[in-house]
Amino acid sequence: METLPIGDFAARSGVAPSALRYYEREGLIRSTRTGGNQRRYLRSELRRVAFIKIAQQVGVSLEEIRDALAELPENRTPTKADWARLSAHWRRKLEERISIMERLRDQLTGCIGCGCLSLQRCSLINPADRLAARGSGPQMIINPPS
Amino acid sequence: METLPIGDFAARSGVAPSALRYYEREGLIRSTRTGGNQRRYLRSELRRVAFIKIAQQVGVSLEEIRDALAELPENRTPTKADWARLSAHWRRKLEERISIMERLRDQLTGCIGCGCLSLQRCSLINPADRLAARGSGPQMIINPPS
DNA sequence: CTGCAACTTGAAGTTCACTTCAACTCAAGG
DNA sequence: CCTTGAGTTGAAGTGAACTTCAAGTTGCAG
Repeated sequence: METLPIGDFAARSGVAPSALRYYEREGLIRSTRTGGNQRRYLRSELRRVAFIKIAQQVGVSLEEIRDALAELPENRTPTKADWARLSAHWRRKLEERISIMERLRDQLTGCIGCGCLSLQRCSLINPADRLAARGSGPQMIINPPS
Repeated sequence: METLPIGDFAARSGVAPSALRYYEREGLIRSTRTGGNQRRYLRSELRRVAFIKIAQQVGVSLEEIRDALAELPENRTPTKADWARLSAHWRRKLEERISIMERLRDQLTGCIGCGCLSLQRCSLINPADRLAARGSGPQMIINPPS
């Protein structure tokens, strides 16, 4: 089957070789090796990288992305249906994020009106459903409630 | 004027004392000191922290937040009007993010239909307007086009 | 006035998502 | 065959946004 060396794969996916090696170490993508131990990527891996990039834009951590990708079949190249199932799942996540941000927007509008921006009164800061950041380290936008 | 020690301020703002000290070092908030060098916060600083938390949820870096906060008056406690101006500005940013995510959602829906998720063809991955991640380090959601 | 929780500092540690580096090996065109 | 660009590894570095630690100081209740 036709495969790509890491440089070509990086060019086609728009992800640096170093990042691809990192993804592989972290179990997000796979590659086969030549006799001389060089990576060769199946074209179908491009879809994985595409998925990773989309999920990242939605603010999902690599760990979560890995877990999601783990649902794809291991023994065969994923079909359109496999991808469609995964995509549908993430579209729902994306919609959740959108509605959270819309709520944020509406409430910010309200706060502009009243000029409050008060931690005590304003639902923007302490909404019933916690969208506050949890844990340490750099925060992804609207940390997904686990 | 009535002020709060760091512990109380942390409790009221929902931000850890260590984070508050960090924000101060980074020039995002201010405090006065007691004779014994302990921090005392004005209640009006709570609004700053509220603003910081909201902006972070929208995916803005502390550096950008600091720049935004720098527009508030230094010599007096910000008025409602000061805050309203700032909030209106950030509401626009928030709306931008929302529309980007909506576009993402619509295109992902399309991709589910066609099952492509192809890097080459799919506008999700390489949209004309770069919303791809730039630079290194952990990526904020939908890195704001500078 | 004492005791103890709450505070102070600077320095070092943490996590994520990578990148960079050094030293080395492989693959392919001339 | 030889050169050269592309690839390999592990280890260390980066930047954001904090947290943790150690060693010492302050403020207030009793």
